[in-house]
Formats: sequence, structure tokens, C-alpha cells
Amino acid sequence: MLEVPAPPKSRARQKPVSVARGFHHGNLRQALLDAALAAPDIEGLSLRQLATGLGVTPAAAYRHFASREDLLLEVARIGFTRLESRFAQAFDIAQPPSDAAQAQGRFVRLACAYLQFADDEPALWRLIFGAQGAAYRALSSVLDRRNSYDYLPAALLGLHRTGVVPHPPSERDALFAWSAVHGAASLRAGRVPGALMPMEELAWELTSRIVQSLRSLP
Amino acid sequence: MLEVPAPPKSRARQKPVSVARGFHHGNLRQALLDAALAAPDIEGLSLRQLATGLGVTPAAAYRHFASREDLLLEVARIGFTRLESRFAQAFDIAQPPSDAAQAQGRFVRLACAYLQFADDEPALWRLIFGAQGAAYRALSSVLDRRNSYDYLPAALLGLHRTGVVPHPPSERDALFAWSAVHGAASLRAGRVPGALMPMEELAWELTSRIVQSLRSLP
DNA sequence: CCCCAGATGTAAACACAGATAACATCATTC
DNA sequence: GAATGATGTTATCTGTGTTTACATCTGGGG
Repeated sequence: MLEVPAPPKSRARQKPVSVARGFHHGNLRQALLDAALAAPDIEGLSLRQLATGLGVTPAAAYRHFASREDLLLEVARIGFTRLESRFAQAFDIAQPPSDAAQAQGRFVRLACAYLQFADDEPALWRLIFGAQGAAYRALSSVLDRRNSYDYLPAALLGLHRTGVVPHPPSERDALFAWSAVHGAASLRAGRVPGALMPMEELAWELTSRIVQSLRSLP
Repeated sequence: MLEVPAPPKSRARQKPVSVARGFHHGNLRQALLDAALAAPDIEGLSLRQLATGLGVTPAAAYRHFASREDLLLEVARIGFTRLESRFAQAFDIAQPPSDAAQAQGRFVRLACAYLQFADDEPALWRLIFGAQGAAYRALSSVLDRRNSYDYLPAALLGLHRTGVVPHPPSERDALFAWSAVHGAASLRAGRVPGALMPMEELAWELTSRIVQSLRSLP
């Protein structure tokens, strides 16, 4: 609520910190993105508050983003990248599973990453997947899906290679697994009581049930 | 709960349509709700457009709703009721399943109802479940959950009673089933390519996979 | 070293949104 | 046939997205 009262207007000479007042020179864009990423409700924030909060005029934001929508899309893109990097870390491509336990471990970690992201960054989760996933849809055509949502099929393939699942995974197997995990994450994000159990427990339960279903279907 | 709107409003004089101009007398509230329900993007609509579209001043809406938020909440409540009535019809409580095939049929119909609702009323779906299910959360405390989301456990119980599933369904069984169906509906609403198969097919696939997972877990 | 060109930020303004208050009008009831 | 409360209207306020014209900073070429 505190305004920056344009205090000293230190037009004097040297700029001790050119970042703190008015001019951000080159990093206003990043500063706006950072502020948006830190907001508790990204979709609901206003450009003006964002800008004035950074000690800058609303119109300044338009030097870096064509519109509010554009800013939010960029934030969503960053969020999606963060999710993807969580996937990558959980997947741990450097260490392919050599037995059933390792393959299942990888699968559990992947589910965990999905759930943990919704837990850790609820505002980003809402931005990306909320509201019918408007942002997600807009991003789908831009992002390389091959690099983001192919971790799941790969994990299922690992389950088959190590003998956990008899048949090679089909696209529908992957869709079912994705549905279950995504649905659980949504319910958890919506604070549905039953979905609020400890996360590792939820992830283990989901994945073992999914594996069970894959075991017995032709 | 609704007010009694003085039924036919027989204005025996001129003004053949008292509804078309200015005064709606008693049914502006319903007219606003109807207009909102018909909007392609409920969350994004403005009170002003809604009101002026009905030939009425923006401020008139505030005689019937405390705020835009309040209106949207009421619309969400109606949407939730619609979903619930779809559940009731699919569940068909009058005809409890007497064998495995009927129990499975009931389960499939229930999943179908969920998916069909997302297909038929995407705007309502987004309003209720989108954006982290803000509306859904707000409604949860008001609605009697016993009457809306207990169809699923009941259907699972039917599966057990007719011998499809060996163990009586636990809360976690229900959560898993709900997650899978809800997740699939979300992906479908987000137009994820893999989830756009014919709906009955998707419902059948989901339910049979869920049943498979319930068969083998202790 | 100066000065200019382009990047960056400001000031002012427009249209539109939600919301409120004071006033006008209907429609029913005594 | 008024009185009265529900209903709708006319301003008006604040806040937001966005644009336009102007001001300022920064780095590089004479």
C-alpha cells in the first residue's frame, strides 16, 4: 500500500542504483515477470499494480509486453518450463531403470513431480491448467510437446521393459495414466478433502493402481 | 427458495411485452441468470453488458445480486445442480443392478454423465472446476456433498455386491476413480488431442481400467 | 568529448468495468 | 386511491487495460 512517493527525484548525477528508481534499463521485463511469478493470484493481478509496485508507470510495461494477456502467456510459458524441469529431474534420464523396482520408482517420482508442482506453485498451476487450460492450450501449439509430455510414455515403456507390465504401453495407456494423475492433482489443488493425504502416499497409491490396471488389460 | 413471481403478469393494457423494455418486474434476476448461463464465457462476462443486453441499466442488477461474484456463484450453483441431476439420471436409483453387467453399466453411465457435462456445457464446466475450482470450493461448504458426490461410491459398491470387485470399495478406491474420470474430463475440456475420442468409448475405457485396478488390489 | 539515435520510462487521456447513492417509477395493498 | 416497498434509472467514484505524445536515459560514432 505504500506508494513510492517519487522521493528525492535524485536527478543529481550518478546513479547509485539505477534499478531502484524509475528506470530499470533492460530488466524491467524480467522484473515484471518475477513479480507476476511471485503473486499469489497471477490471473487476477493488474498491470497497473504490478508496474507501480515496481516504481514504474503502467505504460512502461507496454514497452516489454504487447498486452496483459501477453505477459500472462509469458509467465505461463515460464511455469510450464519449470514443470518440465521437474519432470526431467524426476525422470533422471541418465539412470535408466535396470529392474522392476527402479522402473516403478521412476514412475512414482514422475507422478510426485506433477503433484508437487501443484502443491508448490498453486498460482502457476491455476494459470496453466485452470480456466479450461486457456494458457495451456495457447502454449500447446508453441511448445514442443515431445519434450514435455513424453516422459510419461517413456516411464510406462520402462515398466514394460523391466517386466512389470506385460504389454508395450499404448497411447491409451498413457492417456489413462495422465488422466488419473492430472485428476488427482486437480482435486488436490481444489482442496478436495480426500486428496489431501501426504503426497508421497498419494503418488504411490495412484501409480500402483495404474500399474494394476495395465497389468491385466490386453 | 425462489420468490413467487406473480405468475403470468397479465398486463391487460398496452405494452404487449413488458419484459422487452426496462422493467422486468420480478424476473430480472432469472433473466440475468439465464443470460449468464447462455454465455460462451461465463467467467469473462461483465455485469454491464449483461444488463444492457437485457435492456436494463447496470445498477439494476445490484437489486438482485450483491456483486458480480455473487451472480457467478449463483450460476455455478445452478450448474452444479444440473450436473447432479445428470448423475441422478445416469445412476437410475429406481433400478438397482442385479448382476455384474448392470452394475458395470451403471458405472459407465456415471462416467459418461461427467464427461458429457463437460462436453455439453463447457462454460459451466470451466466456471465450476476451472481456476482451481474457486466456485467449486465456495460451493462445497454450501452444498450437501452427500447428495452429489456419493453416486460414485454407491456405484462402486454395486460393483462389489454383484461380484465384479472382490473387496468392498474404500474411500481411496472412490478417490482414484474420481481422479481418473475428472482428469479425463479436464483433458477433454482442454482439448488434449488424445482425449477427444468418441465419448462412450472413452467412458468405457476409463471404467474398465478402473475396474481392473480395483480387482487386484487388497 | 559531445551529441545523437534508439531504447526506455512518463504524463495524460480514453473506454470500459464494478460498485454506490440519490432519485424515479411501478404494482400491490390497505 | 394514496402509501409503500420492490424495482429500475441517473449520475458518479474508483480502478483497469491501452494508446498517444512527450521526456529521459544509455551507448556508440564523429
